[in-house]
Amino acid sequence: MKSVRKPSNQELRTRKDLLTAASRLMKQGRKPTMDEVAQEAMVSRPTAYRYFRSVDALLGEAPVDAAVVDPTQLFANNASDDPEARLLEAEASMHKTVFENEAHLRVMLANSIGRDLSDDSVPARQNRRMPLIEAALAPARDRFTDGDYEKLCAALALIFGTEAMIVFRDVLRVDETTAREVKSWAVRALVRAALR
Amino acid sequence: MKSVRKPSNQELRTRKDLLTAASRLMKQGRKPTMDEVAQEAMVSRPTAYRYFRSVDALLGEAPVDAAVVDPTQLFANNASDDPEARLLEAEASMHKTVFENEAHLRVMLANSIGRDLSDDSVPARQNRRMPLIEAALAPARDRFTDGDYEKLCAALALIFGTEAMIVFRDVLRVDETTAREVKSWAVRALVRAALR
DNA sequence: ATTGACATGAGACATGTGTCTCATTTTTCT
DNA sequence: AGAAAAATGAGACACATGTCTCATGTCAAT
Repeated sequence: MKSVRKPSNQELRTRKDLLTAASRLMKQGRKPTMDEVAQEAMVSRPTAYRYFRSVDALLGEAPVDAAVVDPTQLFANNASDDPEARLLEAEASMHKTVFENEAHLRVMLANSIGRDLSDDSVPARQNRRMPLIEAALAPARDRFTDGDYEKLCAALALIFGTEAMIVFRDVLRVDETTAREVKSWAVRALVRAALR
Repeated sequence: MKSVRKPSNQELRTRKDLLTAASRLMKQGRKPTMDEVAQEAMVSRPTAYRYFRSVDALLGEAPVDAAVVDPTQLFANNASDDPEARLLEAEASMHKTVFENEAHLRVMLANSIGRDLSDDSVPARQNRRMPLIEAALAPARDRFTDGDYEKLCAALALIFGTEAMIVFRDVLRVDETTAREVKSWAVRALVRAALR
């Protein structure tokens, strides 16, 4: 049993400074050096390595500024219970933040994909899209069978995230408006299929 | 106008040796060093850099062994004109090669995503999935409006490729069988929606 | 066979990563 | 305030990337 020491205020501050410094530098769309992040955070390089075991780990935890909207907040003033309408709204919000933070998200995604499978130096990827999808579907949850609900959620996850943006940009090479249209169309098609 | 010299046989051989050496090493799921690739190809490191401007460029061009099936070959003995049946077959084939070459494809995808937008050191990503999708839809092409056809193709591209595998594995953390079921379900839903 | 063109190899260099040691500061506790 | 504990900084290290220079090999044509 490993005893977990409570981090001191100083440690928490240093850690936070490193993360925000990394965020600031990543907004330029370039993968910053550990030295650059350390300098930006006014900290020495060894100290940076004391808090994060690699640049990738640090960059992987650096927060995206325009974080995904809080689901409860997004649907607070939207009285509709229609899953289609709610999903389209969620998708619009997600689409906006993904395309606005393309450079930052590219760096993070590249780091999380490229790791060796047995490499725990980069923290497990967190899933911001499922809470959003589930919140959008919540009012109509009982209109789906369990099986359909699971499949719908998973299929929507393919469409909502950064990976879809990569496909549109790098593989399909279409503009953002087209991407938006395709995603809306697909969301509608999927939710209708799940509703029978 | 830059004059283009025809590469000598020796040059073609060296280039090919480097690529196949990279492929061999990448099958281990590890991103090999330029030194390792050079040694495996029995070539010095500077020579490797004479043919590829970076490890990423070399790795990005290294062929995936089980390349995507040739569309014409896949549908040769399948007399069905039903777009749904053909798409499901294409998806099955794509799914197999993607999941069998997961490690290799992860390296390639990470390299192509992470590059700076103005960086041409990594060759532009090639699109192997659209020919497959279009071949699957070809017999029924006139059953779709132009708009629906475009949207269907783009939406299917989100489901067919390596990126979807990443979502299933890293974000959803589901097994391959589940991934397969979700993809089949989504393909059916989308093609039916496009058919009205 | 000899020459000239060209592919290659040996090795050095500048930079980034990640780790280490040791000295110095800063915090914390008494 | 003074001592113990802990965080930090300075600087070195081994290794990978990517770029040089220069010497050597190899091929083709006369």
